[in-house]
Amino acid sequence: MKSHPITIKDIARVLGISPSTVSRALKDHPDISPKTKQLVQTFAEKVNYRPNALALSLRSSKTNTIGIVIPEIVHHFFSTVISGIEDVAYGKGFNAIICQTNENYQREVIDLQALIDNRVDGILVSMSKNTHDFAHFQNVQENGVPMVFFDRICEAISTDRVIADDFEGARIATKHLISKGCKKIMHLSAPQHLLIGKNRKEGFCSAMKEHQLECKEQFIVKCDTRESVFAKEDEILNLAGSIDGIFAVNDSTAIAVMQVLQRNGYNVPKDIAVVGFGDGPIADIAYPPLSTVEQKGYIIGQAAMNLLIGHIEETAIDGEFETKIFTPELVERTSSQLGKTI
Amino acid sequence: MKSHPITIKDIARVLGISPSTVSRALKDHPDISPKTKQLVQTFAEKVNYRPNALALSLRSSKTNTIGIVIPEIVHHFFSTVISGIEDVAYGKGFNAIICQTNENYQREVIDLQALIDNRVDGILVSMSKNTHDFAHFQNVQENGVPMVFFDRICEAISTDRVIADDFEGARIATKHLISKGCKKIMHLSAPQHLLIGKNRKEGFCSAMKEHQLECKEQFIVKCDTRESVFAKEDEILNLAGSIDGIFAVNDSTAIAVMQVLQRNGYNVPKDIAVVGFGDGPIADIAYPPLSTVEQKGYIIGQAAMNLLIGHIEETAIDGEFETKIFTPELVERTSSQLGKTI
DNA sequence: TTGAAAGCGCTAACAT
DNA sequence: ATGTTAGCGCTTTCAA
Repeated sequence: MKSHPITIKDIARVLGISPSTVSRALKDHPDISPKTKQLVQTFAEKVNYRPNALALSLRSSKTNTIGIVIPEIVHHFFSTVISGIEDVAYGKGFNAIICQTNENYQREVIDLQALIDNRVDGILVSMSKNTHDFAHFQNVQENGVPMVFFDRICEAISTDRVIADDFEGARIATKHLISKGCKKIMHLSAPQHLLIGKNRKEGFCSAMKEHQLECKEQFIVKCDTRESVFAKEDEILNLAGSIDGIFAVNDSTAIAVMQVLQRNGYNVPKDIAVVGFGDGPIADIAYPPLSTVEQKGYIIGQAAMNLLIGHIEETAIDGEFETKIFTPELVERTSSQLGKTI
Repeated sequence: MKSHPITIKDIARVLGISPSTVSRALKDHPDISPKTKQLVQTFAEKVNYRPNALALSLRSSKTNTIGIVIPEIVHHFFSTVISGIEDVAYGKGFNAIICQTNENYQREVIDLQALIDNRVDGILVSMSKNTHDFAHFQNVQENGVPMVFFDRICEAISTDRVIADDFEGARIATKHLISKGCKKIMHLSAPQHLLIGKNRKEGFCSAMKEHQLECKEQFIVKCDTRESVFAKEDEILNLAGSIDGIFAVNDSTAIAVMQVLQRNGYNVPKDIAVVGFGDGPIADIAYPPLSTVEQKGYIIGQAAMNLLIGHIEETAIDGEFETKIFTPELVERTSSQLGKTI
């Protein structure tokens, strides 16, 4: 079966005409006589001729392929973004090469170079946590390859960006707790050198202050994973008696803290109301169902791809960059109904 | 910045030597004098020369790219498989083009053709649910492109395959319930025209019969999503009084049925023990934590990619195909501890 | 030790 | 209406 694929030359030889005629006939060029067209097209169909995309790309320096560089694929938010990208890309005839960096800076560098080498038409990037040097991003730009950042953007590089509004999302979550009657709210926070950690904490404080509530450092506990909640169980329980609400930096942390509280005699949401920050389908499954703010991953993916297409097709103005911000949406479930017994 | 990338010709012109010499010097060809090599390599380095992967591919008919065709990216199992594929691929210098079919047969056909057109070195496929015609898979083979199926395999096509052993996984889950003292076990099943539905149900029955327990049709309820559990709530509750265990075809169904039972006064696992079938990180978060059998997505991805590499590099024997089967592993948590109050 | 030429598959300017 | 030629960037045989 390894018989090489049919080429235009093959067709030309068999039909006794020149390759250029075949090429033209195949694309309905007006110069070619209907008879020849018919002949060529029928034959091509019969032998199942398919143009070699590589040859086309080499000639046109257009691959109809874009690259995606992402820290992790196994992550509900990221895979949702990819899905949004894919669907828009598909509609426009683009293929997507996906590179997973595993939060590894070196791999990010290599992946980007590989994409450039493969002459992708554009690149979508969500930066790794461990990236502190940005020369490889500049390199992309110096190679004239359009690039759009999403979610984990790089502030040092001027490009299009698509992000979720973490600050506002945190404000929404916190204000929701306040509206349910919470006055002493604890925040479980992510590291402050990460933008999401910083922005969500600041959003939390902003909402508290807006309602003349205190945003005590003491009530801000650094934990952002299930494991870290269990590790800080004592610290959390020490404070639990003096709070009536918790805003957690993500859903798994929120769910873990509910479990810790429940195990220790607290009732959620009767005694303490809890709100998370959306990173997946787990909120629905939690007990009690978790109120959370949902990040719109699919839409973010679509928006990023659309911005990229703008630059690839040069409908966007070169050198002018846009930042699209999507505000998360409150999904109210049971965990935040302070005072309610379940 | 849109200055075209440096080519070998450019280097040759500047250095006043021929392109072939440059090409050879760059790859340390023994014929070239050390002096010329040094000259060329230093210069290439300086101007940041990068070979055009497209040109290389066209010449060598080797793209170092593989294609992945998958029903859905936003799915813990599939994204885990992709992650396994990616990591092996990366280690061997392959890029991965990912195509999401959204369970759409037409799109599967188009995606496969696009991969062939782009001359990928090999293809990994997990078939869409709606695929009943297999000519497009045959087409891949006729084009001489190595192909490996994973998880959703196509029995009509002879290729390498990598699958999870659903039958055995279901047996393990069921036997676990039996070992906990369950005698009247309900099965929440997926449609029987899907292999996973069929195999898991048969595994269930096999385990029951092995222990001289009845595998009553009446105790087999067709529901395999959260929503379908709620839709069949009445039917399930009608039976709930006469059962002491439930084996659900997947975790989200298992968790939903626990919630339905709990809402209606049943205690899980005291009255009824529940076991799921692993499709994600939700088992840990459920209340009570869900016992389940875990599918080894990452390993399946790695295995599939390794098989594919075998055919790409022709270390595998042409025309001889292998099927790798990975048996899921029981992860015992609280939901299956019949008789235990939580 | 280096260069010239041909070719991977395709297209387009330039003949005819 | 069709053919010839050159070239996209690279490698490799053949010749010098």
